[in-house]
Amino acid sequence: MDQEISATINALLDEDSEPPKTRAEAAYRQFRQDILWGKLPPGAPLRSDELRRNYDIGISPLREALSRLVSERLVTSSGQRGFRVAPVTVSDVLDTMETRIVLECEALSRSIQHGGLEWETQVVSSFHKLSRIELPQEPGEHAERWAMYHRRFHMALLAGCGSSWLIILAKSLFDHAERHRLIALQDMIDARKAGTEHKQIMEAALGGNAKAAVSALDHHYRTTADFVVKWISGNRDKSTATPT
Amino acid sequence: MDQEISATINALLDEDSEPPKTRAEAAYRQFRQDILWGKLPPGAPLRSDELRRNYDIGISPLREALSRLVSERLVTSSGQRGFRVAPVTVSDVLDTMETRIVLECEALSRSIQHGGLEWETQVVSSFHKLSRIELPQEPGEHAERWAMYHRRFHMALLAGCGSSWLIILAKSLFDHAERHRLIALQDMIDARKAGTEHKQIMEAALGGNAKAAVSALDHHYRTTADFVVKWISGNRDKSTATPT
DNA sequence: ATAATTTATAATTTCCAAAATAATTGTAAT
DNA sequence: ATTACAATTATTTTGGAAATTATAAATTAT
Repeated sequence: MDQEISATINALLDEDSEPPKTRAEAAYRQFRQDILWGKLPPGAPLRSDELRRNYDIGISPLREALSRLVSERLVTSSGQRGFRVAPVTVSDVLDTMETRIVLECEALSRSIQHGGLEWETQVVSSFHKLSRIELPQEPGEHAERWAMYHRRFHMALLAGCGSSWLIILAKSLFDHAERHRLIALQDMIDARKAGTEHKQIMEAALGGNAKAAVSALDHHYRTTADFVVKWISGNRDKSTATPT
Repeated sequence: MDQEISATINALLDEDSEPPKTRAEAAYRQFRQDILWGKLPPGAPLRSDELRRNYDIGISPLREALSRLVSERLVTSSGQRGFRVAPVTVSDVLDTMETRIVLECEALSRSIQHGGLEWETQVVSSFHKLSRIELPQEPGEHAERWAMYHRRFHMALLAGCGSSWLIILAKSLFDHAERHRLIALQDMIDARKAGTEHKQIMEAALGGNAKAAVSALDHHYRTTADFVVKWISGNRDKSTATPT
């Protein structure tokens, strides 16, 4: 059981750490990263030739990478009119948050119920790493490392749930929410607030108090989404609304 | 609001009814269908040239279609060793069921809460259609139509929930479960076919047709072995950890 | 002047052949 | 007999050219 959880966590988090085996895989990761971090902004057209030059890659792996991202809802493809970065609307942000809470609360409850020692250890260690890295004040390498530890902590909370579907879907929604957050925020969330929230989640989780843990996780995501929504609402003209 | 739900249902269910705009899109739907209906069995290798001939299509749209299916967990792609139809394990089946229940129960609750008249109407009409079509006894066109009405009914139940994430994820999991059901059905048919095989062997043997009898016996054992191999590979999820 | 139609241009999509990698076979050595 | 290694074969992966389709510009008609 412990082995399983450890393997699950690694399969989830270290999948990107080992080098890509194909160019399509590399392109997929790069595009994904660039979309998540707003380098490719919502609604931006993804023209073959342009990308082919910028990313130094052929057309075939390029289109394969984009095709994968279509299924993940990070890219849209309409008819024969090419690919675009998926737009972000307020209802997207809210829907992502709500669905994320449904999935993660279920997963967290199950982790608490039958996570075991290895799960607890992973939660503690990933929390420790996260708490020891200071919150980034500006985008850059440090911000990316913080984001990695942040994701590891949240994924560790879920890794003991025993459901690969829950984990994979939660991971996908986490990434979407990360995109929303990074689009909205130039600076990161308030350090003290996020720090204490993480600690509260962990303590409730390890204390076996499922109700409190779920409540803390819920609150954590809601406040983040509120922040993003406010930002989008304030910059509605800039963000790309989908013209039907 | 009513318009919204109607639009949501149509976007979900009629997306496949309108003709595909590109070859990649057509291939995607075809592969999806063939995987769901067990024509491409779990674990089957998906070799470029072979598929290219069978489906009369070029390599590029072929690979794009498979790439999309990778993100949907219906196809696996390892390193430079090509694509395979995703295997099905017992824990997959259980996990799909459990996760489906989480998502669909949430969506159904929300639909009930604020679905409104249009939602109710869709539920009633889709149920009526389903109840008026008799249950299929064997694969074929009729079975496909029944499956369509079946899916429409279940999707109608969720369509009033107001969350595109919930709907899309539920749809995806519904398809996975459909695959599991049809694979089991296929096994049942194989089992029934075995009954006729015995008869064929006996008749060929008693008729003095050695060549036919030997051929029938050979075929019988081979298909039986295939069946067992499939079953074993489908049940070795918990027992064996994949050697790295 | 506006709408409709044609032409020209730009982009996407597809086919195909070359390159890169894995799997297989054959051979020699321990 | 088994392993190690080389050569061959098969398959995947990739890049770019050709074909298809959409978009923009130009032309004509009303």
